[in-house]
Amino acid sequence: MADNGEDGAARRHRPLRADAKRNEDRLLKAAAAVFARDGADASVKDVAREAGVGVGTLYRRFPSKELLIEAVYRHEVRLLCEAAPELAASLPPVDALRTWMERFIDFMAAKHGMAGALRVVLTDDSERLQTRAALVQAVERLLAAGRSQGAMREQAKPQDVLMALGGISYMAGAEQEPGLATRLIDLLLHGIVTS
Amino acid sequence: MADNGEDGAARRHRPLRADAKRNEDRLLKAAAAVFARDGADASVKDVAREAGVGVGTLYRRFPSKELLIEAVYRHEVRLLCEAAPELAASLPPVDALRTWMERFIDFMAAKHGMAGALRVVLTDDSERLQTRAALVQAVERLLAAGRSQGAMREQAKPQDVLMALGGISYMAGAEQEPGLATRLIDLLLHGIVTS
DNA sequence: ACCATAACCGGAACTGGTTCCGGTTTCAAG
DNA sequence: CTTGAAACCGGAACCAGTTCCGGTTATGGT
Repeated sequence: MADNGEDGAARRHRPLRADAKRNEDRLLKAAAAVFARDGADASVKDVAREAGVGVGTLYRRFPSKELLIEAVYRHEVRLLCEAAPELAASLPPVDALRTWMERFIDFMAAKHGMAGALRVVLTDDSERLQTRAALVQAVERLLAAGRSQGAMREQAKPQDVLMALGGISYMAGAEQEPGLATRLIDLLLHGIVTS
Repeated sequence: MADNGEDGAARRHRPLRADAKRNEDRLLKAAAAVFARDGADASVKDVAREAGVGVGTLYRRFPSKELLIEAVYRHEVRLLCEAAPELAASLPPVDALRTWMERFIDFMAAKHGMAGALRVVLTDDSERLQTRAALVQAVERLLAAGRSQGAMREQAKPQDVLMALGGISYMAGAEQEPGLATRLIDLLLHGIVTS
């Protein structure tokens, strides 16, 4: 939490001015607290107030609310990604992929309003967003395990699978019926495995 | 265009007052014009001004921007749905389904900001929204054709397929890369057909 | 130590969706 | 024709995200 300093909000070419760095840290801490309390649909003004800075300061550091959300949850997403190799090693490929997908969807569902942020993360390909790369890598790992056993089709690109997961999160987030996400994952999985 | 009077914005139990009906017609015409000119992300205030009414009037008739969009495009969506039986009759089931899906995605892509409206339409199950029922029926028709030849799996429910299409529209709408939608449709199709 | 300036700060202001409410109009019953 | 009230009208007000800009401050060169 509050990040290890190694990547506050993507490395810059020149280091941040001292006051700027301090405010960035405050903002991340405040955002984590406010989102945990009110959900990710809390207002950015609340976050700024909690951090004791103006909204202008928040926006200079995080150009949109989605990118702030991305920064706050970067660490958790990273953990999710790091679980992929273990799953790939301990389960049959299809089960590993399904399990990981379910965890992914559960994570998205847990934070309200996360799906919109995810779309930005998956779409905006500025190199700063290591989160995207980490996700792609995690899926690639799971797909590779399947391909190596001839269990998954070559046409299934990790980027596409991620996009599909993003779409599922978005749609499932609006529906109360809990089974939807599971059924859509089944559909997607069936589209990935070899026939 | 401007609807045939048979369903201005979902039938009510008591008919509309004369002035209300007039304003509803004006609003639909204005919305169609403004959306055609500025895309579906035009502001509702513009629509209200163009119609010569206040935003309050607009909101009494269309409780959210999404529902206004739904009303404006209801007719076009209906036409899309009506094409399903013809496709099912003239093409092999899988080709028919793919063709219809591509048309669907193209339609969604043509109107900017349509995916959000679609989510509301697919999610909100008040009976008023015949659009949802029409879409489900169209997909069901295509799936039934496939099932009858043993070409498609029983597990693929029309509602789920629609939700998946909605997710694809949403994600593809953000990405510039044009191939994405097509690849996701392939993935989905492959999840539907029997292996 | 001083200064020039680039970087930063905060909040007022703007835009867009949505709600609220005081005043008006239609309509049907008497 | 009168009249009471349900339905309707418009826009002011509200809240969200985002942008802008006049004033401030840290920092590297002298």
